[in-house]
Amino acid sequence: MAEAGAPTSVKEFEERLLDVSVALPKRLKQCADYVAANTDRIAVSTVAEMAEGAGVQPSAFMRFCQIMGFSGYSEMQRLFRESYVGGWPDYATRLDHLRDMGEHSGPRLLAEFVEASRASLENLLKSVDPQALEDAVEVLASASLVHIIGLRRSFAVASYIAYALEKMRVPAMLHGAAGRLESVNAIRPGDALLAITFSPYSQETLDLVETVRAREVPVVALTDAAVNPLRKMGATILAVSEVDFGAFRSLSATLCLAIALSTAVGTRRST
Amino acid sequence: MAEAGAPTSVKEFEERLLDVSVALPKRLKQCADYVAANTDRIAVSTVAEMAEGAGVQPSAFMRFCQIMGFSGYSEMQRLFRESYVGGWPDYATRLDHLRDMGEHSGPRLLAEFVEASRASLENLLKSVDPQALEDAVEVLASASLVHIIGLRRSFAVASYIAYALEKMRVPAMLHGAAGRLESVNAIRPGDALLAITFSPYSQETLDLVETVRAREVPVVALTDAAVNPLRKMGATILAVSEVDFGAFRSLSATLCLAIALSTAVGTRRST
DNA sequence: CCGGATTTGGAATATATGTTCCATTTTGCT
DNA sequence: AGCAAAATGGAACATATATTCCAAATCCGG
Repeated sequence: MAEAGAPTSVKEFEERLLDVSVALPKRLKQCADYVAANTDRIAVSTVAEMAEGAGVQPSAFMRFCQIMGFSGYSEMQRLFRESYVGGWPDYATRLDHLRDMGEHSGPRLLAEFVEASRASLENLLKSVDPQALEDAVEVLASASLVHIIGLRRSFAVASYIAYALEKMRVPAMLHGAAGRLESVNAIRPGDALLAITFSPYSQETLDLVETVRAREVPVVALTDAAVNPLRKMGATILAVSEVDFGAFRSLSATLCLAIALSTAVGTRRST
Repeated sequence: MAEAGAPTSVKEFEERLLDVSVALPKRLKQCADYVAANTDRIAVSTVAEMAEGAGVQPSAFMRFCQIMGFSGYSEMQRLFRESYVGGWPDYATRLDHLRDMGEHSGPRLLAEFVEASRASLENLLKSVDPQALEDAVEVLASASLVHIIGLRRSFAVASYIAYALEKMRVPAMLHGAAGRLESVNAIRPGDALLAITFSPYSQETLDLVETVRAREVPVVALTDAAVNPLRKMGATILAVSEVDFGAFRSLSATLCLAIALSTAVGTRRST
């Protein structure tokens, strides 16, 4: 019957499936075959659906789950559901917890942030629309001057982009750096604006985007995936969903996108 | 409230989400934002899980589904389960896919930088000496004022740390921000300096460290692993080896360490 | 072809999950 | 400040789904 340990990864699951299915009675073999061909459906289907697909009774499918080493279908399904969301247990709350627990040692926090950053990076590939990225590169590369705005928590990103563009000889101007100086009038037709803002969105940034849009200047926005005002303003949206808690945001994914964008603009321009 | 037709595709769903979420009360807005950032989870999560993720009650999330035009969560979930097709490609496949795009396209570069960042993060835990990190936290937390210096490519990191410390009410001062203004005299006994610099090290930063060390002010340095002048100056070294890609350094690992450090200092101080 | 062991189908049951309702709180208005 | 309308939380309820159980069917070695 079912051996001790249940598979803990999709890979293990598939190995076990092979092992097990050499000597299986008719109905259970049907289950094994159907599962092998439709592994991914497990995450979103009910036992009844899987059973029907395999052409067996739910109870037969149930037995199949147990032979695979799980206690039942639910446990088996959990494996696939978790692997689907790329497993990012809620880091925000986990970090909050850490704070409450008095577990403040530097190394411990570092480990948590590394994990959170890794998750954010994986997520980055999902949340950024490749087409939007191409568009953004096109818009920025063909601008005669790139204006960059990012305040508060986003200032770090803005300033890094400004640095990178400068290094690549792309004409760029960082706004909001010098003592809250407004430089709206420096933005002229033929230019483009790169706005960086995350919830809670700073009003100054939103205002600038609006003003600039009214003048038909194209806007690229580096922002979060949440429904935010920028979406309504006709900007090219590059969405990053980053783990953040309280005042903090592990900017790793954002920075990564920022550099990719800058580099792409730089190379596009010089060719 | 809910208008007639429910969305029949993910695209329609997203449009509706935007329409709807302009005027939404607090809790429902939370739902909308969480859903926008985690659309793919709907297929494999229960209302309870979604509600928890959004930080609301299940009943609130239920209302959200109805506002979106569905009869309830089950109906909304069906939409995503059906469009789940063969499951989204996992991280590795996604990366490969992006890589296959044109040589210098934005998505291609993004894939490369994500890979570089991921590698850097993995190194980070190895390259940072836990003891040094603890020491650094101690030094910064017990300083009456934390001075931060980081120029050129390191300025982004410096400004982010300054922002984070400020948010946590740790007295901090960012040097070099306002028009190359020197503020050496602001550094007094009892303070500490946090210097951020990577090869090629900027002379101004090195000079400042030297000056300050002469006055017995402790220095924490966020720098690369290479043998560098700072090691000779009796600073507490936090080494980050960032994987370079082309001319640019993905700052992901550095930022990650920066945040962990800031958070640790902030919490240490407040206890 | 017989008898024991194995496998199967389907109904009965237990559990998890979705959904609704209403008392309480918050918001917005005059 | 006082009121009405809207929003919210949480418990009660309904439904869907997983799981178990056992009698009937099937298989297999003599």
